[in-house]
Amino acid sequence: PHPRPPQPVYENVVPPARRRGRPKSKAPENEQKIEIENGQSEVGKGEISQGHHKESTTGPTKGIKRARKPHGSIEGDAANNCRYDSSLGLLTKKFINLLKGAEDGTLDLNKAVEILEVQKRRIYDITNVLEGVDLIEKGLKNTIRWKGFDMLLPKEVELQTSALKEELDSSHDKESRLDEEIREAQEKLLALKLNKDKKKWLYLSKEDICKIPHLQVRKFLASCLFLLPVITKGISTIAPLIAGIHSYCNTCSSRNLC
Amino acid sequence: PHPRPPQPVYENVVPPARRRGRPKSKAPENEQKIEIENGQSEVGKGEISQGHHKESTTGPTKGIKRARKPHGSIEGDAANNCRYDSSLGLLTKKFINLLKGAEDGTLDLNKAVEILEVQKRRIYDITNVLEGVDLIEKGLKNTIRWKGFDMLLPKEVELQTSALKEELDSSHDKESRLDEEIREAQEKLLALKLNKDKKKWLYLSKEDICKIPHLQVRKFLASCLFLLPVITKGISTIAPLIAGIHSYCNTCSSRNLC
DNA sequence: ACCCATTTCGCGCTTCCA
DNA sequence: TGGAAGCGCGAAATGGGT
Repeated sequence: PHPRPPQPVYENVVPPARRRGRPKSKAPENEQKIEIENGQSEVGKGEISQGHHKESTTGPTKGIKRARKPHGSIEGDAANNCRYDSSLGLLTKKFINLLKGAEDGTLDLNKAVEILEVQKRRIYDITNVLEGVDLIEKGLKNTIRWKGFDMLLPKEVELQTSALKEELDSSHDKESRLDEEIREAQEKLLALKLNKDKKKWLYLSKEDICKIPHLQVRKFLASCLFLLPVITKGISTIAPLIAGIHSYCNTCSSRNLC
Repeated sequence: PHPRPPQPVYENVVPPARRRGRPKSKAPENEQKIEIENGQSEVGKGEISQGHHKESTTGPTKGIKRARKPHGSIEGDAANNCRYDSSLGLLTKKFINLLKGAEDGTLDLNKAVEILEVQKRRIYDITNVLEGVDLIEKGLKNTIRWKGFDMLLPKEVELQTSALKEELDSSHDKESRLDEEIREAQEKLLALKLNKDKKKWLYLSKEDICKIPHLQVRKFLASCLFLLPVITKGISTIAPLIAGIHSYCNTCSSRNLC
């Protein structure tokens, strides 16, 4: 299925039994260098305009991505600039995002490959590192699971934590506000009580009563001594009333009714 | 559906004189050297003999060929190297460890290269990903700094977070307890008020008063009509008192004192 | 223009699974 | 046992100095 572009056709094979690279190793005995000079041998490969079918997971996926970043790049404005955003760092972010998207924290790597439009190989680079840091866990076949709970982006934890702290604070002062209210309510209750107690003194004295002329009335009022605190209805203070009674008593007294 | 080219049998192919991967380039001009190491390249943990010359940084470092991963491998338990530990996942762990070691969280990548005995290239794989996840931050030249605080261990964050949540909870129900207290206090206040209102009806009627024999007393009591709600002192209900007054009135009445 | 740290990219081997 | 998954590895491209 996958056309695999022009495939250059190697014309050089290196004698087996040996690897290449590796200049500095410490075991120099027996190493040979073969220098190969190449002339032009152009790489076929022109442009790979393949409209990437989703096929092959591992194989070469897209060919290109960013347009060449020709030096000048007249337009050079928007954030499309080369190299920078093209890889791992950014890819990792995208990957993480994908991962956050999928609830149950499981992600299918092939899906990721499709969505992110990258070679599977790159995904492995990411998953390997993330696994090394225990943020991820390899699931069966082609999938990984997000471990390491929420704590992912420090930013997020920070946000979450500070949100929690804020709520705590608000709860705390809501609490103290309530404390205040309670205090006030109890104060009112006390004041009410005191008020009642004060009125206790607004009564007729024994002498006052004695000034009342008729015996029965005196007796009656005496029994009314129990009626101590008096509450008025419509009249804000009882003082005038008491005064009235005193006045009455005096009248009786002056008329010798006692 | 991955075609994956028929990979000829050749066991060692070297894209000769031409870059193999990287098809894109257009400038194949210069020559390249290919050093071939032959022999067995032993598994043993090559020494990093890079005693001098900075060369090492980028260049190929170790060459480790993994030992065969023999099927059975009786002991097959402990550190059976093979491919497994040779890479990224493990390397990442080691790297993180190094990072945790260095206080001030800064690590020199070249140091890491030496210590971990790996190619710089591998370190980049790690730093790129970690940076993508915001656990790391690139410092100037060859260094990175550990960001993302302690939160690395999910355990810790979890603990901190749950502690916070617990406090929040306790605050919340402390609050609701206070709410309850307030409610009760207000209830009491209301009850007190209602109580007062009820007592409003415990008064002597106009007729009651008219039954009182003597004019002055009648006048006096009439003026006392204002004293409507009556509060008792020591006596829980005023009913008996009212009854007493009625009784008194009746007595007067029966004696024709009216 | 050259140096070099960094990063891109993908070949080909290893390992897994049906 | 064959194909797919997984990934070591390093050449080469890139871009920032200077």
